[in-house]
Amino acid sequence: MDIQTPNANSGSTTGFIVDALTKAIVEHRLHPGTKLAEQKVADHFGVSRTLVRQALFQLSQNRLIRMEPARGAFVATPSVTEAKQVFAVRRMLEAEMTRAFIKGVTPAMIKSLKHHVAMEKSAVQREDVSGRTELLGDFHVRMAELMGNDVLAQMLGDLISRCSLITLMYQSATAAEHSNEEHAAIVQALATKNEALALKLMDEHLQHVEANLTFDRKLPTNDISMALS
Amino acid sequence: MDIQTPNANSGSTTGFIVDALTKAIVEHRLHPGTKLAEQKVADHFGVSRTLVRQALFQLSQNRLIRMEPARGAFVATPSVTEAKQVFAVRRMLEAEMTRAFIKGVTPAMIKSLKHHVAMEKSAVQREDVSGRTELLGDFHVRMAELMGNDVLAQMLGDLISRCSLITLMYQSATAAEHSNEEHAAIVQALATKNEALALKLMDEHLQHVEANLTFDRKLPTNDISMALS
DNA sequence: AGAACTGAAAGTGTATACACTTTTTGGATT
DNA sequence: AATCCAAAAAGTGTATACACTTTCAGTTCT
Repeated sequence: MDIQTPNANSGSTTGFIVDALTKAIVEHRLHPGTKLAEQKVADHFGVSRTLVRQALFQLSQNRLIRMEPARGAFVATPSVTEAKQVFAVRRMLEAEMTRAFIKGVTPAMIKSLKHHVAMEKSAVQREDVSGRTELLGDFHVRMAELMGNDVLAQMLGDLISRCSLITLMYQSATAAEHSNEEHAAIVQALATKNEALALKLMDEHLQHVEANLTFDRKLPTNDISMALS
Repeated sequence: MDIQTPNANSGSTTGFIVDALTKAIVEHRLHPGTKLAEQKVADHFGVSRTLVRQALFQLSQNRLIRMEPARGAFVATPSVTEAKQVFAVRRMLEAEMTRAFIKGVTPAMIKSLKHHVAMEKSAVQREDVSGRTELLGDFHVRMAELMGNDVLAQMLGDLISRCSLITLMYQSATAAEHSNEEHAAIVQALATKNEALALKLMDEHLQHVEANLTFDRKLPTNDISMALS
């Protein structure tokens, strides 16, 4: 069992910077709206602006930052309507995924999901905030992977990281525990091939996650070095 | 009514290059496997390698090209299994989209779709290969846009351009005409809010498109300037 | 005091330079 | 003739330089 790096980009230098910034944004050390000045970031990582620019471009395509021409890069501040749209797409995609999953389910797949849910539970119990948020999102990606559809898995991963700025940031401990229990219930429905139940549980689960969003606006950090520690 | 640029990237210089290369790849002037040497592309556009690199990075994230470390960028050669996965995701997403569309359908939306189908038909009739392939793909994106979900629209756009390398490249004139007729039938089902029929037609339509794929392997172009004309 | 200007400072956008890697080429060897 | 090797050519990866834009502070004017 290998520990999965955030995006498996860590091979190249640029990828390393992308991962580090992604982690900092998702873990809320860099607040929405914070400006990411190229030279400051470059100094922090000890590289030239060239590599930082590449990383920032990549992040802007992931919608984690927003780039304004001649003004620079800022940590994204996703709007409420965008968040709702992302969740609408997730509901669509995951409803169909659940149907397809049940059609081809095997005991091994169920076992793998159960194992994942157990890891989630452990992370929730030891209050590992960063770990639990990652694992809770990965549950859905794992389902796609188990179906053998990498394209679907990657697409769900993108969607999840895209709303992670919203969900993960504002997800409370009780909400996390709740999610974990819902995942367990979904796995149970999948195991018994109860399609109607699985669909209902999945839909409710996504609605709960969405309902738990709170749209507090926090102030930007201006000390990048500190945020990246 | 404004003509839509390929990806609306044309604002920046980099975006212009991305669009030009995307068009060349999708229209099959640059064959899968062709190497895109940075300096050659730069010379052709009259810019420095810096901008070309940015463009290539962006294209690699769209999966239109593949970048190998220290070896360069090559036009992507998507595998058959990847194509099947992309289509599986499209079927999932568009099935749910069709359901949602019918729930909120208005006469104006139907009118807009009918207009789109008419434009498709005209492109098919005058054998405008480049125009018809773009329009046929855009039908699905337009549905998402009409629903007011930009995230969904963009995601479908990505998926479609991702399999465009396969579908559009190998789609024959008769297949294009067929697609156009199926679109018209789908619109009709949507107009009468016949969900079951619309779902059936959409699913069959996507299966037809997928079935029409032929996996000839063409040889790479080595004259980039000529391909970009 | 507050609004409008001006010049310096900071920052982005693009080009170029240079180190290092891969590919090619032209023998030399078997 | 085919294989192997080495040096040159081509190409990628990163840093730096410089022009142009935005931002901001200090100053002047009303």
